[in-house]
Amino acid sequence: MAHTPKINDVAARAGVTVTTVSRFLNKRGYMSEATRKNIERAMEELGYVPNEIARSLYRQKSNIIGLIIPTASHPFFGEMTSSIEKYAYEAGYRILLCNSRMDKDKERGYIEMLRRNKVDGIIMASHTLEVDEYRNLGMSIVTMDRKIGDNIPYVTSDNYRGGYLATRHLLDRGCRKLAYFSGNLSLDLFPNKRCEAFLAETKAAGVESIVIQTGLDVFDFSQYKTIVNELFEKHPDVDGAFVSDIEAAHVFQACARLGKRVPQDVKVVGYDDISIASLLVPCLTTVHQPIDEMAKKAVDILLAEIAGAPVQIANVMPVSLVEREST
Amino acid sequence: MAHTPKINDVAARAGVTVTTVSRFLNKRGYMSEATRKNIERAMEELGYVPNEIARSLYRQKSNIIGLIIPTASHPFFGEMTSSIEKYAYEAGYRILLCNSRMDKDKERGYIEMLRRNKVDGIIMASHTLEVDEYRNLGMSIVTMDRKIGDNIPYVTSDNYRGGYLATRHLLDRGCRKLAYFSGNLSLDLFPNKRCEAFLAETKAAGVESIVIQTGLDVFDFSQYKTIVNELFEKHPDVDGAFVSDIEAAHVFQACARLGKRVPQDVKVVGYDDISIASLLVPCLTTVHQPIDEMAKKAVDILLAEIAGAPVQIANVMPVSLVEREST
DNA sequence: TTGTATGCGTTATCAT
DNA sequence: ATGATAACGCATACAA
Repeated sequence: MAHTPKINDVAARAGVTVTTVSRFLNKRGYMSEATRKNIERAMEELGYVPNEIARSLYRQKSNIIGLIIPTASHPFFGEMTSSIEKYAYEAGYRILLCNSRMDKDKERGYIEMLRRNKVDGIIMASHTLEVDEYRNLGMSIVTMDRKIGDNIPYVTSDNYRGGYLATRHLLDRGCRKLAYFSGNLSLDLFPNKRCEAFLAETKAAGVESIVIQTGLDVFDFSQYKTIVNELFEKHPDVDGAFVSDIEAAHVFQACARLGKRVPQDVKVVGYDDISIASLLVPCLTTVHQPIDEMAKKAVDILLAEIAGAPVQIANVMPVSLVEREST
Repeated sequence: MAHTPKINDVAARAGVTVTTVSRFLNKRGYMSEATRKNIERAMEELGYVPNEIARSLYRQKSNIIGLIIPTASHPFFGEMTSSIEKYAYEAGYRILLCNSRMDKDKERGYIEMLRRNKVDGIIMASHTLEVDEYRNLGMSIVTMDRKIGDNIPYVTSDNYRGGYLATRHLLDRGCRKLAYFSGNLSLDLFPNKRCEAFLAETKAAGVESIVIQTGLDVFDFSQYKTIVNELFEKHPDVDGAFVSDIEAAHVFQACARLGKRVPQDVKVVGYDDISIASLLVPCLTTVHQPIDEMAKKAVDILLAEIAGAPVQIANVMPVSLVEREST
């Protein structure tokens, strides 16, 4: 925090008092054209910029939003972060970024830190804590992909529908043995609904299904390799997989190693539709999640909450199946 | 900014004054065990957390670092952001995230915003402005991959060496016509040194070389598609490419469409070694850039600068060639 | 139309 | 060992 001129200096140089300068800054009330010019010139000459910390203290409002994600290194969260930042900035808010790395203590620490820093609200996209730990936070909050309370708004995609579309598609393409990778099923996240749909549809179709629980570490890609290899070792006859986009890349690799062709021998449907989905060879058929719209919705909802306006609690965004080359 | 108890409330409840509570908070001087207990209990009961905004105002120090990147949606910057945040947080600093999206005005706006918010320093990884615009910012700053002044520290990887390793490798593998994708060569970024090495080595080997300038929009992946297609249209006999990891994925796709096999017909070396490099089929041979170490270095340097300690201006991190399946 | 004085929550300097 | 008070930079009642 280098030494910078303050409102007082501007006032002195412009031959007025701080009040007038402040009114100029906040465009309140009227003032003579002459003083306006004077103030503008003084600011220019001094290179004055208002101190937002002082303003925040006075206004009891920081115009900062805390964003808690597992890690920005995961493309899904990277894309989401980028969009959230964009919409927040457009609305005059900045983003304080927190990577929980799926660590309970870190997440707790971040929440406390955000309270100390008086952020106006939190967008929570990392979920390692039990729901009751989020209660009585005394802050505006919106979650992504998880419901943590009846009054806390959440944004998610229509995971059941996505699971349905993906599974049906695989079935329609003639698959007879399907695999699904789930995250932690114990945490009651909305993405688990994909699994429900997967199970329901495979059962209805009388097709064998395999559900594999992956670990929590979304940022540890290396675990996927062993999981995928195990899958094909135990079930060499799997001919279809419904997994996240990143996992799909791993499935592609395993298939390549095992001499299985995609889509001829194994068909793969992803979920997310992050950029790399269309960058793989073959191009990945996947369930498109409207990441940018979800980000916008999360920001809109949070800002409404902050403003004390009523908000919709459930915000389930539509998904669609993007058919490409992997099926 | 919800209503929260302040130091006054704690003091009242503990039967002391704000001074004592403040001393407790900052662990300065001694106090009786009894009052210490009282204060602890009062804080506990009130759920008190100190207001960092007020602290920042008084201390003239925000403990916040501004990070300007093109976009977190690009995996390279996503990974870098994740690491930077990690090291900053460990040192007691938070990250205010700014995605410039390669927009001059946005970048300028962000710099001003960071000044207003009194961040203690800036890590600049987006470069759309001319170097003189960064002068007299009056803030601690460290750049990634670009030198903007003799006294402003920068962190980069050994791009020339990387370019050398990649080109030599391609040559050693027998390639006779090499393509290279460069970013904007006019901006004098360190990554341009890859191009220099590429040109020098191909020339020395008497091998034909093609340099293609891509646009500025690192986040607009779609442009790559047309560029790659054009390349193979004009030069069907290209048998080697040295490009960024993301571009490599596009090259793979083009090859697949054109029936060219990687690595038999076309060999590809990437640069960055982001996660997806090892997720492609075939696995990408690439120049490993130590992203995490670079992030750590950038944070360390910036904090030293903030502390007024002398810092090394040039910080060029070593690279290595990771041979995988694409060559 | 412009100025004076007070408070936002905290810390540090002086007292006691 | 603890208390009173003046900053930190700004914005707003209230005066003038």
